[in-house]
This record gives sequence, structure tokens and C-alpha cells, in this order.
Amino acid sequence: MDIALLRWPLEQERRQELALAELGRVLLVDEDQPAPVVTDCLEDWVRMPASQADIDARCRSVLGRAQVHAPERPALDPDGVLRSGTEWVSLPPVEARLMAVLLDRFGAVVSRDQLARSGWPKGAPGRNALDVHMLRLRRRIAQLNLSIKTVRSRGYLLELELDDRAVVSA
Amino acid sequence: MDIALLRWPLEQERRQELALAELGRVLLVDEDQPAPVVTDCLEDWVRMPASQADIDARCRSVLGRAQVHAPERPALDPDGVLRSGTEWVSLPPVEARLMAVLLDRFGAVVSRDQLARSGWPKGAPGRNALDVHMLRLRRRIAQLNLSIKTVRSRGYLLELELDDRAVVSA
DNA sequence: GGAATCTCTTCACACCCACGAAACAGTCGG
DNA sequence: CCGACTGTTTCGTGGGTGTGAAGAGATTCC
Repeated sequence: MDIALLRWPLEQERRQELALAELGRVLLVDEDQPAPVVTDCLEDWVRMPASQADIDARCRSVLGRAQVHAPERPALDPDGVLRSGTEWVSLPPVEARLMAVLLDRFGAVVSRDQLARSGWPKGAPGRNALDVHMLRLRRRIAQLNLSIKTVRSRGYLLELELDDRAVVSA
Repeated sequence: MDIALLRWPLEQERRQELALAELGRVLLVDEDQPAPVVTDCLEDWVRMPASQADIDARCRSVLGRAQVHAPERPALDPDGVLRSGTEWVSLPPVEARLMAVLLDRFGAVVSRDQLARSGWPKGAPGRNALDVHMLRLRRRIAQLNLSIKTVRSRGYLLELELDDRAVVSA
């Protein structure tokens, strides 16, 4: 496995791609930027400027940890508990069913029809019910760095959102 | 868990002690020393001089990874003594049986039905008896940093409460 | 370009039920 | 009698769910 070097916060989306692909990476943090808090074992960071030796050491650390661990993907257990990393939230029945189909097609668009059928197998209530539940679901999963994107007139899409939570003010 | 800060390479043997005790630690690497390669998830390092914010970020990273790898579980003696770390409490019969099944599924949801069956094998009393016992159990185990979370309409979940995030200075 | 329209977001509200919590009573052993 | 353990009653609070309505953007039509 190669370790990707990327500048932070310049290459935020690349970091997200790498995280999704479960690839090792080391963030080169710009001099005046706050330090990211990294709990993914496949990730590390260095404050720039740094020597090549230090950067290499960080890369080797990630490689070493990669041999032992694999990062987790979000998963929904049958009790309606959605886990991502060390965090978890409990989802009420309707939202758990919606989340199940979103996870099934993780990263791809799921149509509103399909969501409605999964959420209410016995028959859907008013049209607006789905909208409201998507809003509530969005708020619940925000703390897990998950995010539901709207694809207008097509449906919704679930993905990892690593931009906000990674940086902690000290 | 506390994160120990220690100077490197000055406090080599202390690092070894902490590693053996499986305690989190952050090495403050002297300016002209080569970077250590760290594959232990409970360890990290910073090249000095570094800002307090950077050091804090490293400590938080170790804490986050420690949560993932911490396999330390509380245990329940057959005579109803619940131990976690150095602390212990004694549990009365009904609560001991409830705790046993919660420990069996540590970190996962246990349904109220299953709790009732385990707590009263010969037949459950009124519906609210379980509620009250969960309340009493909660209060008893609070001092052990254990916490029972409610998953509404699904059951309960036992987990470690990791509020104490103190950082010890070198 | 601008108006009508469609889709989605967001809030406020109402209803029901699960759970929390306290107070009280009964039982049992020392 | 006292204190620990247990179960019941009762009430309050908050979560889960659906509905209506206001409004923000985007799309389409003229």
C-alpha cells in the first residue's frame, strides 16, 4: 500500500476520497492551520514545515497500523443502532428503514419512491412525511460525519462528510 | 483514561512502562532527535517545539484510537459483585441477573423482553418493575463509569462512559 | 427575461406512547 | 425495629410520527 501525501486543508476532498477507499494518507498541515484530530488509524498528519525524515516516519506509522487494523464503515444493526467509528446513534423505526436502503446503496442515488416503499412497507402516508424524515435523519447522522445529499428530482445519496468534524478548536 | 506526556528520548523507560500497562502516551521529541516510528495505536509523538493546540490534538487522537481498541470490560462475579477497573459494587439478585445479560451483549442493544426473562426466570412481575430496576442499576453502576443507554422502544445498551479526558502534564 | 411551477427544506403543531422518577408498601433477615 | 430488596401506583417529560404551511431554489414555459 502507498501512503498518500496531501496538503491540508487544501486537498480536503481528496482526503475524503482516500478515506472512502480505505487508503493510507498523511496530511501536511499548513503552518497557520488548526491541527486536525485524527482517529482513523490509516491517517496521520505533520505540521509544516517538517523534515523529510519526519514525514517518512509518519508514513511508516500509518503503514504499521494498517497491517493491524481496517477502518470501519458505517453499519446499521438490526436494533436500529447506527455505528460509524466509535460513535453511534439510535434510529427510530421509520428512519432505520430509510437508512438501511441508503446504506445498501451507499454513495449512490436512491429514489424517493424506493425510500417511501422501504420506509412504509404497508403503504406510505402523505408525501411530505418522507421529506420530514429525511430532515430528521440528516440531523441525527450529522454527528457521525455522515451526510445525505439531495439529487434533485432523482432522490438522495448517502456519503461520508469529513470536512467539519476533523478540525477541533483547542 | 489519561494521556501521559513524556520527553523523548529522555524518558525511554517510562515509555516502556506505559506501553506495557497499555496506557496512552505522547512523546515530545527533542528538536534534534530522529523521529520515532510509532505503530502502537496508544502512542503518538510531536516534534518540539510545538504549540499546546498541536499537543492537545495528538492527545485526542490517542484517546480516540484507544476507544476503538479498548477491550477492557467490566466483569460480574457469581456472587453478584460487579468489578470495573479498581472499583466494585455489589448487586442484589434481580439486578445482578439483569447486569449479566447486559454484559453478555456488552455494547449492543438488549430488548426489554429479554431483560425481563433473564431477571425473572419464573415469571415477570408488573411492567414497570423493569423500569425501576434499570433506574436503580443505573445509579449503582454510575460510580464504575458504566452507563446504560436507552434505545427507545428497542431496549437498553451497556457501555463505558469515557467522560474523564484529562491530560497530564510532563 | 420574467412568471408560473415544481421540488425540496424547514418550522410549528398535535397526538400517542415509552420511559423516567418519585413515593409508597410489603417482605425478609439481623 | 431497622435497613436492604422488591414491586406497585402515579404522574411528568420527552421522543417518534404525521400534517399543514411558509418559503427557498431550480426548472420550465411563454
